[in-house]
Amino acid sequence: MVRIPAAERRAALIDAALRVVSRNGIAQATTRAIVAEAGMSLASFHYAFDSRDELIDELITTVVEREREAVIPDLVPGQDLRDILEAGFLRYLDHLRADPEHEQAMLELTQYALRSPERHPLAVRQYAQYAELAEHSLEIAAAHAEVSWNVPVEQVARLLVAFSDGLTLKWLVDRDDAAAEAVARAAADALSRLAEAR
Amino acid sequence: MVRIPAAERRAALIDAALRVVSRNGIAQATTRAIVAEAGMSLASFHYAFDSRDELIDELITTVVEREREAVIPDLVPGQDLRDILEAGFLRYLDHLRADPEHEQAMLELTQYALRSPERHPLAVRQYAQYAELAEHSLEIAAAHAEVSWNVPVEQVARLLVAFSDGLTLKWLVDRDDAAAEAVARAAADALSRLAEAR
DNA sequence: GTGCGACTGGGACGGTTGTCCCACTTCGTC
DNA sequence: GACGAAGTGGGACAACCGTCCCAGTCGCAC
Repeated sequence: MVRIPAAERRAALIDAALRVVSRNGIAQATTRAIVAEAGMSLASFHYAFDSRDELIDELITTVVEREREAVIPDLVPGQDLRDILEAGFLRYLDHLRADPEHEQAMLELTQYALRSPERHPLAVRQYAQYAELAEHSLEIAAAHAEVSWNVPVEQVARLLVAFSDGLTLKWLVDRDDAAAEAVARAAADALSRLAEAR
Repeated sequence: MVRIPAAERRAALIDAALRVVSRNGIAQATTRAIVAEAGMSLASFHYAFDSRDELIDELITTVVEREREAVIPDLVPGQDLRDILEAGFLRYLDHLRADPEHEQAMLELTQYALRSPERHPLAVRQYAQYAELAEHSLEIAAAHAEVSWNVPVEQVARLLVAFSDGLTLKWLVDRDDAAAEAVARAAADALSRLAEAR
């Protein structure tokens, strides 16, 4: 019998829950499945968390927090805006391909949050964070390419997020790498035309 | 006791199931909830369908089929491409606002299909249909505006679908009409720049 | 080393789920 | 009007769910 403080157990359970959701979907993320994944007994679950709902809430919060360390563009001198955006999209695609189940889990968690009024704010926060991240990246990109957006950058950011979501969904469905890359290039092309030399 | 042939019951149950999924999510679409929504007894369910899975499969197929009658652009003389695309996006937004739960249900059904290998093809078909529809609309739009795409139209179509999905997800989360409209306009702007006068 | 609070294991609870069974009623056909 | 097939109702089943309880065990402060 290994004794683990409750705080550590919470973290371990959240990690286990994310693995279960990624692998089998949120519907299969039962207390028993999570506990088995974490190698604990059922009692430990309700010692660390009041309820499954509390675990799921923390899971969403945690996972959104982690998303911060995301796809900040890495910049190569001489690239124009289209190149930078394209590189960004392609790197995101790599990230998606490397761990598709994680992105699928994120989508499922969002949908799940949307279904209950108390959890809805978690989804809102998630998207606010995405937008903020995108905005920051777009500003860096424009500065580096020495251009300026002729549409408010928040709107370009929302466009970027919307497009990334759509791309994710589409790739998860058809797993067509070539198509996804082509579309990413087209998106970079289209977005880059919303800026002009300053 | 009203006697209804099995075929009609199947249709009625599918309709009821769609209402339940829209209102409460797929997780709540239990045999009992569906049967209650349809005003039948539990036995009628398993008289019409072998299993709940069979019902869900038929539900996805049905709902994808209906999507055909979708957002074909209505054209006003003198509009340029950007105007047509913008009008299309805004009309889709109206459609989304009018019945958000339906689009949310569609997303949930897609995710659900993605989770089992046997159902995966249903999701693929769904997206193939979206792409086909978008391609058709884009060709009409370009012809009407007397321009031609300088990116293959299938790619513009995939881009359009991705934008629409992302837009849907984002609006479902924050329900921010103004933001969605602004993004729709920006998207129309960006997409229209992928074509030029022929 | 003693005591107390933190942690554990296993079993049990009531509720819900998908599915099934069987006696029954209605309908169309002859 | 008899009859078989089609359709119905209600209750039952085992499996699973989230949660709870409780007797027990460990670690740590004193």
